[in-house]
Amino acid sequence: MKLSAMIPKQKGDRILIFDEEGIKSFAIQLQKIRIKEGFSQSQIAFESGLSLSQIARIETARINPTLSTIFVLAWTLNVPLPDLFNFQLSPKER
Amino acid sequence: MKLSAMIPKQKGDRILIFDEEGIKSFAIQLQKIRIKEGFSQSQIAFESGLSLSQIARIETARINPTLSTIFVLAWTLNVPLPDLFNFQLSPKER
DNA sequence: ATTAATTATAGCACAAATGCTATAATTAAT
DNA sequence: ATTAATTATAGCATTTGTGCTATAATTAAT
Repeated sequence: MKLSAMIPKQKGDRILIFDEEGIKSFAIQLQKIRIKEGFSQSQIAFESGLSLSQIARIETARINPTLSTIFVLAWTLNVPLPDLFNFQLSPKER
Repeated sequence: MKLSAMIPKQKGDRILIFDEEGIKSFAIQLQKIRIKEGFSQSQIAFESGLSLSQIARIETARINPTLSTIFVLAWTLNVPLPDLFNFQLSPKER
């Protein structure tokens, strides 16, 4: 797996190892759709059952969400699953 | 979040908590595409850098893979990301 | 039927996702 | 400018994803 280390900028930050670009693109896409559908993060949290902190962590690309979380997000946002992946990655990654 | 507990059938099995149906659908879709593209699990493992056991665990729906793993799979299989999500879930879930 | 290849399991170690709770920072309303 | 709402951080506990290695089970070749 092509892993990028997310080196901590501040002392105390965790070291996260995952694909930065994809996670970032997903974060942006999610936020875009959430806003378009007129939801606040809290609303998503409430309706999905996910925690508010988790929503924020995903939108700020701090974590690498799991498939089931992604399912729940699509369901809550009322969008088809593939919509959340409707973005381009750099050729190297795809 | 609509969570289904995967109750251990055999003594010693882990208890996994995630959305069974989605994970299962994804597993099937992944295998379908892998076969169609003419890959063995080992080839995917080798070319993706993911472990062979991980590929098997995903295809047998034993785990709830992360987004970065899904990215790597799409990239390795040479399919657009949304293709991996081209399946229908039950109305209750979507 | 044997053998080889492929797929599935298993257990361990470690990193990371998630919920929870609280708080800070930012943005929007008034 | 204050206040309210929203979003971002943080730390902790728990569960789980992932790699690794080995082995079993299944399937394909010969």
